[in-house]
Amino acid sequence: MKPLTIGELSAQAGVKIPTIRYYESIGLLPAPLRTDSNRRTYDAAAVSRLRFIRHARELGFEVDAIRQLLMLADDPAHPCGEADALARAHLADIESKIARLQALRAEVRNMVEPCPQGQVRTCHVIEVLADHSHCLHDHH
Amino acid sequence: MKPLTIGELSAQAGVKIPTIRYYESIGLLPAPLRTDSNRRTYDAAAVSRLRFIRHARELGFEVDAIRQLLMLADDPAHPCGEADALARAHLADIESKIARLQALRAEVRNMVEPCPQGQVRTCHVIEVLADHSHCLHDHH
DNA sequence: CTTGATCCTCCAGTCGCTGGAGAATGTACG
DNA sequence: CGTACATTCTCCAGCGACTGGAGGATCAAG
Ligand SMILES: [Zn+2]
Ligand SMILES: [Zn+2]
Ligand SMILES: [Zn+2]
Ligand SMILES: [Zn+2]
Repeated sequence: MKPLTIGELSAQAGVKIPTIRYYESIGLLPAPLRTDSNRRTYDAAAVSRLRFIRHARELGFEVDAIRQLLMLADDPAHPCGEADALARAHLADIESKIARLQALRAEVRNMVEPCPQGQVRTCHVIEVLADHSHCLHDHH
Repeated sequence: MKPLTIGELSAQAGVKIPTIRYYESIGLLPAPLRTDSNRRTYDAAAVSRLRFIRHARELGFEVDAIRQLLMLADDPAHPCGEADALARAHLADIESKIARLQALRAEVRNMVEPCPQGQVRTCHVIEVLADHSHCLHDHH
């Protein structure tokens, strides 16, 4: 019932005030009504929407994907294939990032573990960085 | 012997020309000598240095860490504990990123797999995004 | 009425590049 | 020697997703 200030919205959704204004500026949150003194006023729907955005961000969705997901969420009769496709694309993205990081982990372990811990002259970390042929795989 | 142009350095190190200039501007590459007509000229040491930087970037090191690694590499008599510590810190960073991504992967799989594939009204993807209590874990 | 909290707009910075504009110079060919 | 094209120069703006500060207006409590 009672409209919320941006500070209350921020507290209820767990999103910082500048971030809320940023979301508005990029069209992720609709521009809310203002008081006579130009302050933003929000309702309960804004809280849900902002929580949705925050949750999707926490789960790693990009803002463009969230924009699409919000449009879909606003249209309950729409077939859900598009939402699922967005989620699956995100899943694939996560998986490729994991694969890349696992490869990096192997390379960095291979740099640091065999180091004889003497001078830089014989440091395996420096040696590997200076010459890719010491690497396990091609990570170009 | 013969000095290289920035284009030749770019080709030999596999780093784009604007990136080379950017590295110079942030002090990662020293400012090279110039010709009478103000063009940069490089020597073989610049190729090694730039390859080192490129390799470290490919392995995910941040520019600040690379700056430290380059200073260490320039000082062969220095004990190598600092270089190893930088690499180990990077390894820890990679591992925490992997852990976070694995958690995200589990959550996103849990969003997309049980979806009955009907309308948005009953889409599990949208449902989970709207309500964190459907999630497997706390990923806040 | 005063104090302090909250809000407003605008702008700059983060990181690691990337690319464009517009001008100057280098190189190759006829 | 002239002309065309490639390369380089500097400067500046943009990416994504915020974050924070300056400087000013307004609100709520005592
Ligand atoms: Zn070492
Ligand atoms: Zn390598
Ligand atoms: Zn669905
Ligand atoms: Zn969740």
